[in-house]
Amino acid sequence: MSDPSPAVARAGFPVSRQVLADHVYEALLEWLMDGRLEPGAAVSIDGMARELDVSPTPVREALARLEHTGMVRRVALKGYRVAPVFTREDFAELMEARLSIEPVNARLACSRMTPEGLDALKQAVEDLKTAPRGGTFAEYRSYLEADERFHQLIAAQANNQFLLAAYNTLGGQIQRFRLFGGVGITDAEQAIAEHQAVLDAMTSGDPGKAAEMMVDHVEKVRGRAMADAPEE
Amino acid sequence: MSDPSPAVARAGFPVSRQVLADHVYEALLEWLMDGRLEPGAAVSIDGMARELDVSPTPVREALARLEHTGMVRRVALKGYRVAPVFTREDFAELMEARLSIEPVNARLACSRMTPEGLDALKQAVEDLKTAPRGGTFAEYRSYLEADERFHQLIAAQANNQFLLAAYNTLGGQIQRFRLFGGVGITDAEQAIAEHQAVLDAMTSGDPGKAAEMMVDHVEKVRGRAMADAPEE
DNA sequence: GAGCGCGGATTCCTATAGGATTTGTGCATG
DNA sequence: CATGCACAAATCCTATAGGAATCCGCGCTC
Repeated sequence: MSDPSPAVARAGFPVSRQVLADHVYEALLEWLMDGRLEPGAAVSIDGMARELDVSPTPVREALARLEHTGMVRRVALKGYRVAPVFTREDFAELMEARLSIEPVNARLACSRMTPEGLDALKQAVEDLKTAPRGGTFAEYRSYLEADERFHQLIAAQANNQFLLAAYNTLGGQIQRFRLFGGVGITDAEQAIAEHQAVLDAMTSGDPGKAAEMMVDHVEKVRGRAMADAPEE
Repeated sequence: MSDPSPAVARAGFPVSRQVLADHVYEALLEWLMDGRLEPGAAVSIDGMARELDVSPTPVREALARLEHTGMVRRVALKGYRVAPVFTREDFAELMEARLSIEPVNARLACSRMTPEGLDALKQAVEDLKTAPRGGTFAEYRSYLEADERFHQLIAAQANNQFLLAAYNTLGGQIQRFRLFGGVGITDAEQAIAEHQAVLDAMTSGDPGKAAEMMVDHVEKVRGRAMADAPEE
């Protein structure tokens, strides 16, 4: 225990209501999303416990939750591993799933959009445009974050807990692919334009158009990624 | 430890490769699906450990996995509870999500169907027709099981790991609703006919028709449930 | 009678210990 | 050289202990 204030924020305000397992979960998730843990790497329970200076118990609990997201995989008595790199087929399946869910989200989000939601979407697209796109991860990290946020916001605005949960499961995988898909950010201009097209449809309140633009976007993402990384 | 052979099947064959947490997970899932744990009921970690005669550690791990399925909910420092009863709005959202995902699954499953898969589907519909539909849960349990199996098989035949995962998350909720939706099995004849229609489209190899019939089925399920339980 | 404070019991949470299993290494053998 | 085996280290898995938080019933006060 190095942290002297486990659950108490300033002035005795227990606003946190978080236990160690929650912190471990978030730390691991961040490491996975950041690429600090590479695909296929072993995630030792005891090792992580030492690393984070906690006991193995909360680490075990956090990993059990993570397993269900597909970010890590478990083999009984052998431990956890970061999910392996996407194959070409995995990627195709992921895009197929996105094409099934995201246009529906876009359609619903458009018809149920709140002014605050629309503002947040505009902000996300704005962040995409202004984000640095350098070669190192630290540079284009904010770009990836804004990309993910755009799609996440649409899923949230669809106002359906089950569709949101379904998207979130995909979202983690999408983010993972963005990191380890091999290519950096080579299609920013086109991707931004496609995001803008979705946003425009949302702004004009045309659900059908929003769905159509989302289909267009995902299909083009698929096309570009398939062209960029043709090797198996 | 009452079980003398934890992971060793006959003749020293460790085929099981299951640890205690896996068994606890399955036991809890079965209890949830069976309705033995009612919505809103507290699921005490220590209590479950006593009940199953294991230590709290594997129970904690199993519950952490279950939380992500939406079957139980956790509040830090307060414990787990079975997810509350579906409200009318929850149900509407669930059906909206099904309408987004299941027709896609049906379409893909139809175009990728294997002979074995088709046989399994036929068996499921056959089981639906012959299952007893008495008033007690023990009686119509096999009916619910066959219903769930039919949809699950289609999701599996769609041959897309992400869509399957998305459906499985829904599937648990659907099953939970079937149990606690208030009404018993009052629509068996119509539901069976709708399932048969989907199966027929699959057999004839018409993906568009399969998707259409699935839309029809889910919409009618929604209609009947909304009519049966109009009270909020 | 209603509201409030205060133990006691219950439960959650984390750490630790030790048994069981897997993994890696070195050495002997064919 | 390849193969198999023994042994050691690392890791997973489960049980247990004890601190911390929550819940519950009781008595007190207003």
